[in-house]
Amino acid sequence: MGLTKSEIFTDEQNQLSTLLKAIAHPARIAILQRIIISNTCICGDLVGELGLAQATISQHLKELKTAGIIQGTIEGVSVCYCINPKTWKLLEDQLGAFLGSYKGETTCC
Amino acid sequence: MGLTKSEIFTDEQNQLSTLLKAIAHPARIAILQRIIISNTCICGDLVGELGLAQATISQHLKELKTAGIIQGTIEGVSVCYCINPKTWKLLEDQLGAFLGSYKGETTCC
DNA sequence: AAAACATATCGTAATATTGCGATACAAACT
DNA sequence: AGTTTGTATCGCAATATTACGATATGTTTT
Repeated sequence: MGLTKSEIFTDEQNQLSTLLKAIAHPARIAILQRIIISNTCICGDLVGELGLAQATISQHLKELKTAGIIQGTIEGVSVCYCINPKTWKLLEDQLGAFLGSYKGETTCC
Repeated sequence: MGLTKSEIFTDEQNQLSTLLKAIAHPARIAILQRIIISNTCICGDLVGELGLAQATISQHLKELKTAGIIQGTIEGVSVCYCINPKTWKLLEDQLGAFLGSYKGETTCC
């Protein structure tokens, strides 16, 4: 056992959970915030700014890249990462629809 | 190691990632959708509707409850779960601020 | 009190995640 | 060619997650 039974869920549910999982880590949130703030695509100076080892940062970047949330291009010696606008919009839309489907009125429990 | 170094991140980053983690599973997304649709708080008929064992559903409900996303009150024999409006709003706000901080224009990579 | 029902918890197995040192790669200088 | 620099990958250890059967708990109904 120990493995998510994705067959029994809809594609939308699986896709959304995959995107959320990619973002659901403080280091990856921090990384994304850095990328957004320095709109001049930053690269591996994250290693200095966050308190994590280079291997760890690289791994987090890879996960964000695999999920399609960021994209990277080789920029000389270093690598330039930035947000993938398409996926970001997809996430905003899917999540907006999900969160917005709850209209808080009905007092129940 | 294998344990998240939450000390090096801000409270906001940790809080958001905790909430996201709670939601980042297809079963829990499905559970939340059911709860939202049947605004008459559903309980354990989830077990019939999703293809997961009772123990598994109960565990997912517990995780959502621990994260503060849902709340449950004993309703006779069964338990009535519903969204916790406060946490839901918090999630909407925090996530909106985070996702909205990226204005997709700047073409970079 | 006993039976029936709904949930929760325990224990366990399989798998995934997190973090890092060590090492491999690749591009740009000297 | 060799060195430096930035990044990726490998291998590992510690911990977390997912799923479920079995069992416990608690609340109604008989």
